Amino acid sequence: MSLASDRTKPGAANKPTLYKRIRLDIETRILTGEWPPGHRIPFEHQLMARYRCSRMTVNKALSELAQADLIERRRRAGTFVRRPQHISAVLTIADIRAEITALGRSYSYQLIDCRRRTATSADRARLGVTTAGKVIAIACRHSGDGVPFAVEDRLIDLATVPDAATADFAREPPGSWLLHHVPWTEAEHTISAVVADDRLAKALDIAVGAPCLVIDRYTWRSARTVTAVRLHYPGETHRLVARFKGG
Amino acid sequence: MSLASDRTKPGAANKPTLYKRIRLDIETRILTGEWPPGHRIPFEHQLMARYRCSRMTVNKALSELAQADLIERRRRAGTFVRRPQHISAVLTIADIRAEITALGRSYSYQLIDCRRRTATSADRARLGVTTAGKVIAIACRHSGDGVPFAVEDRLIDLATVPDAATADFAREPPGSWLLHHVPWTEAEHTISAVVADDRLAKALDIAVGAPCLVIDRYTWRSARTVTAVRLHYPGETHRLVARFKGG
DNA sequence: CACGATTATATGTCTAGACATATAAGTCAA
DNA sequence: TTGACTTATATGTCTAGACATATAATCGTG
Repeated sequence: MSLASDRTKPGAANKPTLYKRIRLDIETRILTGEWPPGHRIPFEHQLMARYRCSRMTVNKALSELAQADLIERRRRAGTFVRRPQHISAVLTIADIRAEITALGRSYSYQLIDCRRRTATSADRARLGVTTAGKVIAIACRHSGDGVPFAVEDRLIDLATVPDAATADFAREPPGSWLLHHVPWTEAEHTISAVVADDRLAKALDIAVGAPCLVIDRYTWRSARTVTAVRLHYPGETHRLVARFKGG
Repeated sequence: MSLASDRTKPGAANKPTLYKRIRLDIETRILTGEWPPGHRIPFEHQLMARYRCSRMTVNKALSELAQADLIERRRRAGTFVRRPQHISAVLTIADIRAEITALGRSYSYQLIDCRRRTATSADRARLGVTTAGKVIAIACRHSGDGVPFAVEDRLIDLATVPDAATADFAREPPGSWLLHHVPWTEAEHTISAVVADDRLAKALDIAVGAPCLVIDRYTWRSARTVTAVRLHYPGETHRLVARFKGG
């Protein structure tokens, strides 16, 4: 409390700007529990008085907190601390090469299979398209220090990404190529677990029956499917880490 | 292009406000690829002219896009479209009861074991604390329509959450109790895969050797550990879905 | 040419107002 | 009591300015 305004002296070493200090003050009170969920935050005109600033400055602080879902603003009623609505986390699924090099290992990549074909009914179901256009089907493997890290099965819709026809996926992994050539607007990840069958066990160099983490990713570009990819990771060694998101 | 200003007629059916339209216009151009990564966005004064509005209005639109990491703003240089930095997704890990009822199943809950004890060295390692305070160790199971959905192993640090000592975890699941009683500031989720051993197979009513998805969640409240929980899901039926996050 | 000083400029923050709009709360009649 | 109407009020958006600040670009000098 009461670290209010010293900003009237403009020459001071005012590192953080005023609206950021207001935002941090409120955020701190919420996160420490001093202002619990449902609590009504002081009105804008009260904060104006407390911090001796204009309404726009207070409003900027509150707008950012609202955008971050920490507070909820209702006309005429006021501004309220939101209750922890759902536990969500930002799961960063990095480019696999980046993931491996971040672990300090040397990255290598093997193309197992790459073929261009007219979409089979299975392909169409996987990509969520109805017409039988051309697709590229790729199987490849990513390794760190020579140890298999993940195997990838990918389908690329050539109707959405015609340039992919000319890409050299023996040289560049398809995920990396797509990341640099195709902007995407939406993605969905599904995470599940399986046990390794013969083929998977051989590709990952693990025992048959060992657990594997599976990530299915579908990527769209404004309602058009770009690619569908399934990644298999050895489940006992690999971990997906998702951090943060207070609420 | 050129859907600029009709906002000068204030009585019109101007559903979206001007700054939101500016934001959407720019966002659209970025996501469609019309303005690729690295492209310099028109200066604020150019946008002012295009939309016939004041600089603050343009600035509000650009600030929000910058907050969402879609653009990068550099003094004197201008504003630029960010390149797709990393593939991230918001993984929503709902309260398990909510998750089950959302699937249209009836939720039930069984407390398997609940004991209060002085932290063992294993407990201390798991909670990341050095002193041997009191903890509560809980094992329980969540079911949907009577079918096991997940088993939970949890440790609560009573030094951080003294109130937990008086909670009735036979009646209310600990996750739900904590969600409603303890604000948290940080969490870390780790996802991996295992195969079911005897105990797990029995608890989840699946075969020994079947794949299971494991979620470890650690929750802190400003640098103090609140709880550590491990959830096991049957891996072939359960799916974690993470959506969105364009970039 | 290299390097330090100067200048121009785009963004960052802020003000003191204004009108718009949704809505909680109060008022009044059936 | 209930429903319809009115009013007060907090937020939502916007303006036309202002000064601050970081820095790209230019200029000048050794």
